[in-house]
Amino acid sequence: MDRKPGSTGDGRKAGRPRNPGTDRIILAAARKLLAEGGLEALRFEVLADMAGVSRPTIYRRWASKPDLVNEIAYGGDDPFPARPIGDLRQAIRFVFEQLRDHYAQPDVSAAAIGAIVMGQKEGAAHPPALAVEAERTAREALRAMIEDGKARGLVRGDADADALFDIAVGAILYRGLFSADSRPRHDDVEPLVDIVMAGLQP
Amino acid sequence: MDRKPGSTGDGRKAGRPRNPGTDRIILAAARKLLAEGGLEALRFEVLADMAGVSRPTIYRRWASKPDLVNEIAYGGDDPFPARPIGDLRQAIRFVFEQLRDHYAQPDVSAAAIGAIVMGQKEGAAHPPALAVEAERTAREALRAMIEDGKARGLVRGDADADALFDIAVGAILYRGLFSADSRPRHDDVEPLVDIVMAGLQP
Amino acid sequence: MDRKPGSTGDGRKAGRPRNPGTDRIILAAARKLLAEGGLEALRFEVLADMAGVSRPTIYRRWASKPDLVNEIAYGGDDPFPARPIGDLRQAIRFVFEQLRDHYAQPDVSAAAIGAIVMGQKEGAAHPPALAVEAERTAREALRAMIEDGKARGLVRGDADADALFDIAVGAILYRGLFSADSRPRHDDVEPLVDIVMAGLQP
Amino acid sequence: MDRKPGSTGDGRKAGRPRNPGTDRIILAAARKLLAEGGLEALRFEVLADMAGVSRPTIYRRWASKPDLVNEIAYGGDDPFPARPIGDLRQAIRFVFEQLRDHYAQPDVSAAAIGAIVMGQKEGAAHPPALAVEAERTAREALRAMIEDGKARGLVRGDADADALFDIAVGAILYRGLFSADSRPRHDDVEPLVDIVMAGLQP
DNA sequence: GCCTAATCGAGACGGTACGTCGAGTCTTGTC
DNA sequence: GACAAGACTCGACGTACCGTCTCGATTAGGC
Repeated sequence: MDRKPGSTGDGRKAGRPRNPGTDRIILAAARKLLAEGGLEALRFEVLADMAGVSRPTIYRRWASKPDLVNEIAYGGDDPFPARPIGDLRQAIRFVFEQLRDHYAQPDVSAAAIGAIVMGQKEGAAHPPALAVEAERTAREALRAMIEDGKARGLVRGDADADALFDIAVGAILYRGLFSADSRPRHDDVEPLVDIVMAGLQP
Repeated sequence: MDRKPGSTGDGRKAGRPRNPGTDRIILAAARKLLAEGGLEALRFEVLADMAGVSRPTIYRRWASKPDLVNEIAYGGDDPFPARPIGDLRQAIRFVFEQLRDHYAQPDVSAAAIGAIVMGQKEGAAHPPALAVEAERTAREALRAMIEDGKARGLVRGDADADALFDIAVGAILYRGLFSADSRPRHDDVEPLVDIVMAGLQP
Repeated sequence: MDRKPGSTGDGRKAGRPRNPGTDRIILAAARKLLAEGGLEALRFEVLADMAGVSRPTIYRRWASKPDLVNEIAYGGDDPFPARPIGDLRQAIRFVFEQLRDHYAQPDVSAAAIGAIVMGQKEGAAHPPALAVEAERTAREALRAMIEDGKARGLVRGDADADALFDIAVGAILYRGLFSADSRPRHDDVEPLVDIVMAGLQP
Repeated sequence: MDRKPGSTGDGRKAGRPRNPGTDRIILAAARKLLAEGGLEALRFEVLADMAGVSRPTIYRRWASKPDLVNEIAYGGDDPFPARPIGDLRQAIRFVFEQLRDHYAQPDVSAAAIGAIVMGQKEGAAHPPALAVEAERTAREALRAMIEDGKARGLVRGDADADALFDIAVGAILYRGLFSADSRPRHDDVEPLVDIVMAGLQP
């Protein structure tokens, strides 16, 4: 449901191999379009022109627009590499900072929201499997922290790690998208950490 | 930039008046489409058929799809009527419940996210003026509560009411959209209230 | 199939009578539009504005666009009043001059050609009954002259009056329409008379 | 201002070539519609269905309805290939027969009259450049004959070849359109030749 | 050093939706 | 009843974008 198989990365043999640099050029152009005009500005014709490439060359790499958008939103290297740190507050802040660093990129937030919209059509996987997969590491890290905190008596017993995670993602994503230019970006996660930490007190 | 002027709501003018029922029928059909298939399922041709109406009749009322979607997301009666209640916790819960009640409607959340996506295109008002307007009451109610709480020493001095509000809306909206059928809906605002209340402690 | 019955000209009794001047104002506006932009420029909305009248007021008088166009092309007083004159050549010239005087009006020629085009649609009377009716007088006058000429030995026996008539109308109409501005209008029927007279020689 | 540039007829260019058969299928369907119902029956949606083609495919070949109609009226191979023949009368008959053969086709006459009507709208070329171009050969052939006849003393000095040509076209076209089914078609040009020949006598 | 097979640019193509326009009808309130 | 105003249906228009396809021309391997 994502990147099409091809010469790049496969053990292919016959035929002309794909130009590996083309992938990056297309992605860069797509990110620019998404960042500047959102999902509706991402036209494949425009994208092809920007990348100096033909439309079929794009479709050779991604089967459809949702696939490309999904890759921008959640593809590439693991966006949320786990890294447990001693202090609970620090650990939570670190998870939130990862979420913020990811979704604060305008292309990524536009792609993420676009993936949601395009994923609403009947029959599509919902929520997008890639999103679930991508967030899994961060979600589980947070869950582990909370459970550990509960075990050590540092966190109240009825704290809901999943709700907490969704609250953080929703808040970060929404602020990034909604308050585009009229209000300051939510660059500082500290208030969010404050609120959440307080909410975890036993 | 929203509803086109017309008989409905105007002082009696010349000409055949618009059929006021038509507005409601179209809106009901549009809500159904949005709730079931999201923004991409909202086709004007299908909408016209469902409403037993011709396409031009829809365009006579809303200039474009964004206008219609905006009205569904934020139009109609004030979705967040202010009603201050004694206890701070109760008051905050009440605001959050209003937000939840609004965005928990699948048509409304689909329209709200659609408004964001369609509002990203160059030249469109972003964020949609209607959204800002509609949320103003609730936002100011929350702000007043926080200020009052600060004055009475019940709330820490650096609490950011706007950040709080966006966190709440983002969390509610995101959960409603993202966890459509795979996880339970975020029907209970109590955890959110818990977290926030704790975060307000001086 | 033409003018709708109404107060004007009927023995009507009840209700407010139609404003008789309105008919002329509408017709004048329609002629102007036809003359300047042809059939496609004759929009009822524009027509109504020009005439200072509402669209239903037009439809109260003519059931449809073809009806209005037909009236302009062939309506009103008999456009080809018979008036036999002694000399055969003079008589023929007179008929042709009548045809020319009628079809040389740009509004009339546009209406006539428009009537043909709109009359081609399946199920419509073809050729338009009004055209046949209007031309009948002139056609029969020409026929009578030719027959008379034959009887007197002035015209060859196999002369076809109907073909002659169609040739004249077609030539006059086509020249008027086709050579709008690139070539001189066919204002002088003398060459046509010359040709035809010679063709009638026994 | 006519046929859009495309693979057909060009020097081999890049890209998928147009299916050359598609052009013919569309034209055949358009001719059928024109012949049966005139200009108003030529709907692009119906045309697309008949040709088993999508609407954009038609617009890829002709920019608008007038362009398509013009091509049917005057496009394709030269409809009036000059071929001078000895006898003046034979030569003139030959030109008229060419005109008759062309305009006697119901699709062509419908298209020709349609081109006139659609060409009247403000800003359009009038008369259609294609018509002028297509008829040029025949017009000049007739003109050459007349001049030659004058030089040889066979034709009166003040004969107007252009008027003659327009008379012939107008007569042929008008009879074909006007007398669609109520009177016999003007299949025999002999009477027209008779008249014209006599009119040319010195 | 050919041969094969996939890539690439270009652009046609079907499909589907968009937003607009004109014709003709209908429904108000006013005269 | 006529009339102005304008809502309404129907059907067509021309455009836009998506994803597929078909060309000719490259461009690597594998033999």
